[in-house]
Amino acid sequence: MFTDIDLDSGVPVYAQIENNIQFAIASGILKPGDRLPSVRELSESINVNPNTVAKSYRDLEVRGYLYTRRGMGVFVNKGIEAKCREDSRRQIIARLHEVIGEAKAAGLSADEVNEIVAKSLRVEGPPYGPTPAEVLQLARPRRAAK
Amino acid sequence: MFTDIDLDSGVPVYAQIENNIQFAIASGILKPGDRLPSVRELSESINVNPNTVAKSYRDLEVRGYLYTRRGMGVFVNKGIEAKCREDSRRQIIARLHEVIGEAKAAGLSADEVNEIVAKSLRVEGPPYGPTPAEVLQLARPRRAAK
Amino acid sequence: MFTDIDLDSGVPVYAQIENNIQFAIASGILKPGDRLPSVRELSESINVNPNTVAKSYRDLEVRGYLYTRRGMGVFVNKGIEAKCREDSRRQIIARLHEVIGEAKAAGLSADEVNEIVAKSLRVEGPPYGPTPAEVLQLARPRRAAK
Amino acid sequence: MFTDIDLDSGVPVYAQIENNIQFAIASGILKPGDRLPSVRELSESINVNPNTVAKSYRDLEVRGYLYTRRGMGVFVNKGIEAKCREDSRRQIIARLHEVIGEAKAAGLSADEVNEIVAKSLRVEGPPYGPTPAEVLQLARPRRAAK
DNA sequence: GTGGTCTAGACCACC
DNA sequence: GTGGTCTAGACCACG
Repeated sequence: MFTDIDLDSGVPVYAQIENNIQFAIASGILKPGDRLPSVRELSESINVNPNTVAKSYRDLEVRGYLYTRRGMGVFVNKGIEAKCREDSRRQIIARLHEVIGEAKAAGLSADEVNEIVAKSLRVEGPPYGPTPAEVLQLARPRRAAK
Repeated sequence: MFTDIDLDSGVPVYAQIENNIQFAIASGILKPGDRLPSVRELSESINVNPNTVAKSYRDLEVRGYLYTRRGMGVFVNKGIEAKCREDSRRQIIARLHEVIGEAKAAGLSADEVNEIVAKSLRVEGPPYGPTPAEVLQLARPRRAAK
Repeated sequence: MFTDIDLDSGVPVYAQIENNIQFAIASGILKPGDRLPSVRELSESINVNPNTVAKSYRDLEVRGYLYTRRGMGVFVNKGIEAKCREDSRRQIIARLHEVIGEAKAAGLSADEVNEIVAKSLRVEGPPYGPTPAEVLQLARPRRAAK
Repeated sequence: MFTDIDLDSGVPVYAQIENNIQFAIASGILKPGDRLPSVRELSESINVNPNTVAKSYRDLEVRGYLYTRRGMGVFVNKGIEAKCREDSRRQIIARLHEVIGEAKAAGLSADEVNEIVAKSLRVEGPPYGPTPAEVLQLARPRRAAK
């Protein structure tokens, strides 16, 4: 995972990391009890400051996905898989409703919206974005220009 | 007037103002050549910092919707109506594609997506706030003295 | 407030700041809607790094006490006073139970505990710790040796 | 044996171990001259990092409870029983005063405090975990072969 | 080795 | 001016 951190995407890096982890849990790549890469480890492998990674871990701990054992590392919480999937779903459904609301406000007809949606659903093959395989290979270090 | 500026929505205030104006142009409430309310006027009427309104006007000028005549005010550009509608459409379509991409990535099936979309289309009125008509009252050009 | 930040107390500085604010809200010194001192302002007045203050503010936002308006500042949430008092109470009651549990485990008798408690309740005058007046004078700047 | 080490309690593991031993000495389960389990033995039996156990022993040695004989092991100091009980008492009394001070600062009345204390004293057994007897099984000195 | 706290200072978006 | 993000690097507690 974490092969797709984009420093220039506008999305905060810590949020991208959180999304990656959330996705990994939701799809079973990270299982309850699994230990996450250490802050330093991950920060080096994705070329990001340790504080940034730590912030992601802390956020996810607050949100109930992870827990920390001082001196031992950060772990995936038990019984969180379903909640995690639910959260993803809810977030996306909310955004969908929002965008469609805007579409209507902008004067697009239901037919137009349906057509766009249908087209969007047809495009792109893999049902899950990056394949689990890709996701799994832990952070090929990429040492961009310093 | 501009009753739908929400300071706590997370959406930047200047962007909300821009959207209102863009929509007003697209739907003919603001016509080419119309003068917009002055920065001070608008900022007072919607209780927003003048700098914020000024930024919105500047942005829209850069994007080709408005032009400024020093000492006279800010006006709606000619021949911009169609472009304006097009821009709205394109933006929204892009966002739709994006969200649906994410939905697929999160594991939602095409059927689920279609169902959500259908439900959202069925709902009456915009999901967050006043009707477009209300929204645009403010945008009505005013040739008030000064 | 914030006259009593102790850098060497072992209690994290950000937690001390949070406690101060929580106390100020609970006791009505900070009222719903009030704006807090800006991060930079407060960080200078108590000689602490802005990041530390920012962390306190963010924590309290997550906990529901504060909300942020970008570019405007950080404010006390509405309808939080009671919750705030409740939280304080609950925390302290929990700690009391804990300590008394330990006292019993260490072999202190109920009588002994009661005596200690009675003594502790008798000591010290002001019912509220620092007087509201003290608390209010916003952070006399103290520039300790650098 | 040492069934009450809770890795997730927030209380440092080394402190939990120290408390267990201190309590064992105070209550006569460990007598002056008794040999403690070796670091490795204890660390295995309670599933804790040997460094952590070693730190506990070191701390208790500094505090005068234990002494080390190179090659022989770690032993309970003579004439330490009373001191040990005293220390426990003093620590707990200090904490009680502290918490009650906070309770007053938070606005709890003396009556409320007394009520909470009474309730807490009424409860059977320690509030968090096994009975003292259980706790100390492990602490039973073992003269196992080296 | 692990994470947690704090500092210093840069850059950005927003108002 | 406001807060938010990120970096760099120090020091500490814990295992």
